Amino acid sequence: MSSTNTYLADVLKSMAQATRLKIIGFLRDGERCVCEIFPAIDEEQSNTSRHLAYMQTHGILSRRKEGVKIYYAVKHPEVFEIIDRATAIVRREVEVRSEQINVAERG
Amino acid sequence: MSSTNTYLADVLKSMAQATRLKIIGFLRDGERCVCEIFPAIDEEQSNTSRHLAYMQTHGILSRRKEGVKIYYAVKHPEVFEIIDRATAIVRREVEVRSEQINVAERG
DNA sequence: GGCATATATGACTATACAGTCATATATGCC
DNA sequence: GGCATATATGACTGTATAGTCATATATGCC
Repeated sequence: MSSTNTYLADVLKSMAQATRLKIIGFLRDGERCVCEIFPAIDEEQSNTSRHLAYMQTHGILSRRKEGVKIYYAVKHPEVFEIIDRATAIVRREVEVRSEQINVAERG
Repeated sequence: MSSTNTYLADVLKSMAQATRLKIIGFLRDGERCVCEIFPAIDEEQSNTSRHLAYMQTHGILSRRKEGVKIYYAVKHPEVFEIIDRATAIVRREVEVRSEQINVAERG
């Protein structure tokens, strides 16, 4: 189904961005509030807030209010599994490409 | 590392798009040429070609020339694993949301 | 060479998104 | 109420991307 692909694309898009990957990486250790997240990833508060809202809207983060603070957490373990597998792909690709460069340098 | 996140984002972006997901889905059965792919997914030849080039450049598809035909294939099994896990997330989210709608309807 | 088929690409439009700055809103505390 | 802290959002700019149409390029065959 095409509509399924749209949702699927949305979920993947929620991870397919460098700043969001930084956030997700920081959330590996569990729930954190915005005030902890944005200094940790070295991004503007407003930008961080937008990305958090984006990921929450697309269903990969949970959001919990406690007083003034808002705590976000990664909602599905699959998120980390996906990133780990994508990391494996990147590693393999980097390997192959550096080998190609070596071959090219040797002539 | 931030540069790692950029590559990681690129790999994930290569899957995070409805048309590309259709292509990848069709390539589950193995290598296919462009002339088989674009009618199967019901997209323009030019658009399909662009997406194939995009995915190949970003390292998730392989490309093989045989006469006039160009055969593409998914290069890493992790691509399918990633999509399966993202699908699991979507299913769970759809479930939760439809439950919320039911609760809301009951008042 | 000339033609048919397969694939890629230039040029364009429309849209989405990231990031920034300034500001609004919400909560807790005095 | 007034103030400080935490978070969200409006408005904007710049950039990337999807899709389309027309056309270029490559290959095989006659």
